[in-house]
Amino acid sequence: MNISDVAARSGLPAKTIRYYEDIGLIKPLRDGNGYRAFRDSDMHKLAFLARARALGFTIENCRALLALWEDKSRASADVRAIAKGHLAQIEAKITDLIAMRDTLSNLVQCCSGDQRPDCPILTSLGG
Amino acid sequence: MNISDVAARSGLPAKTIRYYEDIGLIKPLRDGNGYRAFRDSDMHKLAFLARARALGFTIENCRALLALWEDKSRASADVRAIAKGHLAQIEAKITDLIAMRDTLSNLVQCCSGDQRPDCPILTSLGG
DNA sequence: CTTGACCTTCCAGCGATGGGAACCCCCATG
DNA sequence: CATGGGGGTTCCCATCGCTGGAAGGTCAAG
Repeated sequence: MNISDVAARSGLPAKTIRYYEDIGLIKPLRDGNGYRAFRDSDMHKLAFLARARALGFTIENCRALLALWEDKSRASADVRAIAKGHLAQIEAKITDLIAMRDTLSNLVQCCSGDQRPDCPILTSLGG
Repeated sequence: MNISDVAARSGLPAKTIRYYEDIGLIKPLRDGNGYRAFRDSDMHKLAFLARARALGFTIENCRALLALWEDKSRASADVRAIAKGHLAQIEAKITDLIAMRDTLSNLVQCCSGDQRPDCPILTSLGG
């Protein structure tokens, strides 16, 4: 399999796949012409990575999860710890964003949004 | 006022304030010794920027908002349009994060988190 | 033989800072 | 007057996870 094949199958851009090799997440073989030759196992790792990234795991978390995935004698507690940590970060971010959204939607509602200069949004930002 | 004064008053790190000058958001004067000399108007702009950034506005949005803030003949519609656009982005991000959180918290709940290797989190990521 | 679609490497940039080096300036103390 | 410490300055590099583009090698079809 060439890179465009795994790109199409994994949904990851070729650039991203090369980057993942750069940082050591995958180690595809090489053909005589220098082209990357992806095995099924590489493809599966990429699919794994795509799903983990879609859940917002950082690359370093993905690296750890991938290692645990490969390790048949892992403890599920280790996986769960990573996921719980990430979940906590997501929840913190949601909390922040909701606070922003509430403030902002209030301001947007208060603003008449016409040709006049009076604007509660600017007033609020101005202090 | 020196930079550490405005940093303390605005809550922004000195580094950030220098950066804001670099990108043209503020234009403090200079003392004879090369030190930045912040006027009250600079301080007010920085406070404005700190609040806008805290609401998640991008720097470019901040630049636009600041210009509108300074323009006494602005139309509040312009301000509102920026805020509404940003609000939409925040809401989109919240939606994404909530989807992640739901999936992830499900997985975390399903995982026993003990010394055994069986792990629904990895199973799910593996496809 | 040429064309065009692949593939390769390498370098640069995004956004919004943060860290740190190397250096200058000012004030207080011994 | 020297010295020390706590300001300030510029400059460059690193972050995170890619993404774009240039310059060039390879391959299959017409």
